[in-house]
Parts: sequence; structure tokens; C-alpha cells
Amino acid sequence: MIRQGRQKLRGENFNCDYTVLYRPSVASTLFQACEEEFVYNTGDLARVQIFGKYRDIPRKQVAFGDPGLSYRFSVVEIPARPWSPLLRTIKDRIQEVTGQEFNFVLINRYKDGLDYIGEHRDDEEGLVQNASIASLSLGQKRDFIFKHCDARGKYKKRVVEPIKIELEHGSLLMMNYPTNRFWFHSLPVRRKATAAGINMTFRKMA
DNA sequence: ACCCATGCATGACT
DNA sequence: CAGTCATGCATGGG
Repeated sequence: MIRQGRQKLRGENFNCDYTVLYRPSVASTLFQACEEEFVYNTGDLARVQIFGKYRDIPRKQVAFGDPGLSYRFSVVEIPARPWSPLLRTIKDRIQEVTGQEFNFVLINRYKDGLDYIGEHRDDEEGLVQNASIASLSLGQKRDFIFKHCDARGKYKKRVVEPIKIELEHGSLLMMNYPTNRFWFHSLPVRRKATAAGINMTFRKMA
């Protein structure tokens, strides 16, 4: 498990950079502002269709971005809301630090350790293929797990060790090309995590 | 991008 | 200490 403050993480088709972007006092201020500002999607926008059934996702979600952008998964189209001053501030900081531009952010809120996201790749259409995804975490720290696509499922092609990272309050994880093509990631249930956490993934859409 | 049943792993207890 | 049991968590199939 990666727990240190600053890491270049490299592996087979794996390239991520982890750093603490905001010190705890600043991160807490941002977290509080997010809690006051964000209104999360409900109803059809908070459901997915899997094996023919509609389910509520086990977390809250909302997206912001440049005008006209939207984000589709399952059968649901999530429209981007316009950038707020708070989000522009955060986006500007991340762009400054990384030297990359983003035009969309998907925000997930996990109310406690029972909220989660299952294994997936960020491989929707519309994402610029080789652009990095910037993942900012605020609030409750959570484990984040990468699994190689060849090492999943009942009939694994081969053994590849998973890569586990603890996403701290105020941390930034850069997921660089081609990580997302070869590795699935998830934020698994952690019963001992009792507080809420927010994760923002800044992306570049075509 | 989920849920559920199942089974393995871990740890408390005695 | 080792066996039993309860719980947590990963896994695979729908």
C-alpha cells in the first residue's frame, strides 16, 4: 500500500503520480465549501442499468464542465453544469501544477465507507485518449485499488499484482496514459471509514 | 460504474 | 495453543 506523500508510480503499462496538493487545513476548507455548494444528481441521473435492472449508484454524483459537455455511462447521460468559482479555482491550481488542461470534472461523494465504486476503466467515448485524468480527494481517506485487465475474472490470463494507494485528504493522483487502457480501478467498501469523502476526477473531453 | 450469494481469510475467544 | 466461530471482504455470476 502506497502511503507516502509524493510518489512516481510506474509499472507495466502503469503510470501514475501521487502527491499531496493541499495541506490538511486548506483541504478541510475546500471540503467544507464543496459540502455547502454541491447539489448531487438524483432520480434517473443517479441510476445505472446493469443486467437489465436499474439500480441507484452507491454514492452521489454530479458533473461540471465547459458548455455542452456531458458524460455517459450505462444508459445515463450526465450533463455538465457550468463551472463555479470554487471549481475554477481548484481546476486552475491543478492545471498549473500539472501543466495539463481539463474541461470536465466528475464528482463522486462517498457518505461513508459503505459507499463505493466497483472496478471499471474510464474508457467512455468522448475522453481524449491519451490525456491524463486528475483525481483530487477531500475528506475521508480511502483505499484505491488498480487491477490489471489480464489478472481479472475467473480465467485470469496471468498473475499481475494489484496496486493499492491510500488517497489522503487533499491528495492528487494523476492517472497518465496508458494506465486507463490496461488497468481497472475501484474504491472498495471499507467499513472502518466512517466519514464522508469527495473525489473529483478532472478530464479532457473532445 | 450493481447486487447478492458464496467462500476464504482473519482475528477474538476460550 | 489450537480449534471454533463470527465477521469482513473479495469474488463471480446474474
